[in-house]
Amino acid sequence: MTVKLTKAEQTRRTRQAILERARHLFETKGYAATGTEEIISELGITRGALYHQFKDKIGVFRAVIVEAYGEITEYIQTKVLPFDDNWQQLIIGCQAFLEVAQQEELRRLVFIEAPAVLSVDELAEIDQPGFGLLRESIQIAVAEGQLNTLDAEGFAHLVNGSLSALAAWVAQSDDPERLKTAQHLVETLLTQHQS
Amino acid sequence: MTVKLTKAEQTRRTRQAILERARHLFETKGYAATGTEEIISELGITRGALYHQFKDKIGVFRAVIVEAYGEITEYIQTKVLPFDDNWQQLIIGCQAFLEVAQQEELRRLVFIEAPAVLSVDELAEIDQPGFGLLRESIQIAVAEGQLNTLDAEGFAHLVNGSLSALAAWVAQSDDPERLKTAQHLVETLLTQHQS
DNA sequence: CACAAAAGATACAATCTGTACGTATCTAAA
DNA sequence: TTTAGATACGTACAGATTGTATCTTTTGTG
Repeated sequence: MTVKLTKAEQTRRTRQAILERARHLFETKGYAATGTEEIISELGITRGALYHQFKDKIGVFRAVIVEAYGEITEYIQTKVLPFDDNWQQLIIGCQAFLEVAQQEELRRLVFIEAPAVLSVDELAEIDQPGFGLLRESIQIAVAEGQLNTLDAEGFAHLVNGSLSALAAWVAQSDDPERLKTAQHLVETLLTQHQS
Repeated sequence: MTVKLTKAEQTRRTRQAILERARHLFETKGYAATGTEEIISELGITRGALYHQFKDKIGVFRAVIVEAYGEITEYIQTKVLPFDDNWQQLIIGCQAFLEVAQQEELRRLVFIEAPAVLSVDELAEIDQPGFGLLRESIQIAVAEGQLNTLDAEGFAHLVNGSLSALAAWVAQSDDPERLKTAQHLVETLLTQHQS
């Protein structure tokens, strides 16, 4: 006999289970190679349930991506929180990004799959909290006269791009020193633009 | 009556036609949304011909990507050639990259589709000539004592990431000044690391 | 208790990819 | 020149996969 569950609770559990399994598959096999059947098998439900909870396969993916981006932003936030100087926060935040981005599952989701599956606008919206953090910090640094750049917005993109590339570079090696090297490189990048 | 063609010539024409049409579709609709049927329709051949010339759909895509990467590298090469000073070549080369990357079709292929469809290793191999150019130039600059960095290889990745992000940033706006701003930002990035 | 609404199951239509096999044309050797 | 083989391509089909329409069951509520 099935245990009696409130509707809301039932929905919560189903979605949770789908997202967990889907995330693992998207991380390891990618979006295209993951079938909806594969997602729900072993969950004790059918594809019908999946399509009841999500509009389509992309809907599942979107939810997974929102979750992943959230984790990254959250990690950086906690690392940055102890510091009250914006300039320090900026450096620490960038270095923290390089740390989280060492999880290859996260990298694949965020840098490979998401851009291919979701539209640019949609992705920008999801990334807003994360990139927003970086941009604001840079703008403050410019306003405080700490950072010297022709264009704060553009520089934010430059730094963001550097971080993505460095994260991939660090990951493609098994040298444990690379992370520190990369972190040093970003710090240098920032301090070299210091007023 | 069909004109008599040599086998080699026939193959050349068929592959050429497929690649042209496929590239246009991959550029505008993306790899996943493009069907093999769609590629060959209007070409006067069937999918059988496509599967005879290419192992599979990915095979077609790979050929398109190799072509696209080649164009980018070639453009940069011609822009850089007139200069004989490595440091100048480095700066000019980076700025030239930002110019070619303004073609949104190229950007989609190279930054969005390719990473999602091809494996990391495969992509690295295709990108070798392009990224190799950048890396070598940076290594020379370090050797010449022009560039100051903790790790030449890592710095090359940092610059490469900056370029990708800036290219996307420039493109997402219709302000014609952004390209110049971005080019200025990379130049600053480099000169700030000058010894 | 009855009825509306939500969760989920089932069956099916519509695609799309890759492959097996058949056919015609070109090439090369005897 | 004849002929065997290779090559280019067409055709038909199997297999997989997504999304939807429809039905069933369970929960919430007046």
